[in-house]
Amino acid sequence: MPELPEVETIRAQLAAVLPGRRIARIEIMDAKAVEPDEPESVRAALAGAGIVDVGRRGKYLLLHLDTGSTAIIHLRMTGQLHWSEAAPTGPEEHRRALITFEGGATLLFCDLRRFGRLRLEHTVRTRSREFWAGRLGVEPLSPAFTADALAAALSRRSAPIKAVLLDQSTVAGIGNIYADEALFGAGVHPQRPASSLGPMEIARLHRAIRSRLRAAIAQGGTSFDRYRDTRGERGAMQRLLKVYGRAGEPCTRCRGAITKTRVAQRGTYICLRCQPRQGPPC
DNA sequence: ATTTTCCCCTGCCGGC
DNA sequence: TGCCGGCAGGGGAAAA
Repeated sequence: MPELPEVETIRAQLAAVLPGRRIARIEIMDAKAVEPDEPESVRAALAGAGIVDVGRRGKYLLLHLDTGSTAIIHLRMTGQLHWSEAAPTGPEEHRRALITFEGGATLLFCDLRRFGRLRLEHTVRTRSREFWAGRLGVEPLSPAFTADALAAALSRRSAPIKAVLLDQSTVAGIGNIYADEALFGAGVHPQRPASSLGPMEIARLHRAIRSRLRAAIAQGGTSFDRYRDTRGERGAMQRLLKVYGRAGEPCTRCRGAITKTRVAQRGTYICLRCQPRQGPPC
């Protein structure tokens, strides 16, 4: 499930090959993949457009075009982008859209679950802060994401801390895997009300979010399930995960058993000894 | 305003 | 063996 580190891995790979290329045409095999726009208008808008640069905001991948428009891609759970200097090399199944560049290179969008979306924003505003305001919160790896900023965001929320971390309007880019990993790293139980965390816990959580996301980017993301990069390669972060997907295994820190539960309607992995439900005594 | 629930979609897996 | 319910989960809409 592509979260920030996986989308960032894809962004970096595409940023190395796409700028300066010009789109020849796009073939849309699944009309749902380009909602809410009509496939015909998407085809017309993309044909002939040049790629200026490749950006990312939260889990959104941004292809900035020289027409002023931006192609916004969200892979959701099972979306994949396969790059090839020639004809597509990705899987034959679940193909949703195919972008062909002048010269013959291709970018293939595959998506088993059909939740992923490609849409066009016909303005340059996607580069601006205002466009995302209210929908996406701070970038966790940006200088703006400080412990104080996290504390301010958590102070007015009574929902479980894990639900708040998954809320993209608070911090952008954290999904189920890295929420569990960050909370374990901080020693915080996911069910704790966000506003109940103390300054020390918030500081640990802030540090854990950044370090886990950075480690995951360095590993090329987590391929726990279907995630693949633009070359079809798996990430390596899954072997470094401390709790996610490890129910029944011993905790690396205390040797106690990792348990699986349900928080905010999501499968949730915790070490009850390292992440006490009650929090610190004071 | 905030929080929770439901829904979308397909493949996989355990139970009977 | 085969059917079936449940689960997986990002995000947006709807409901509470």
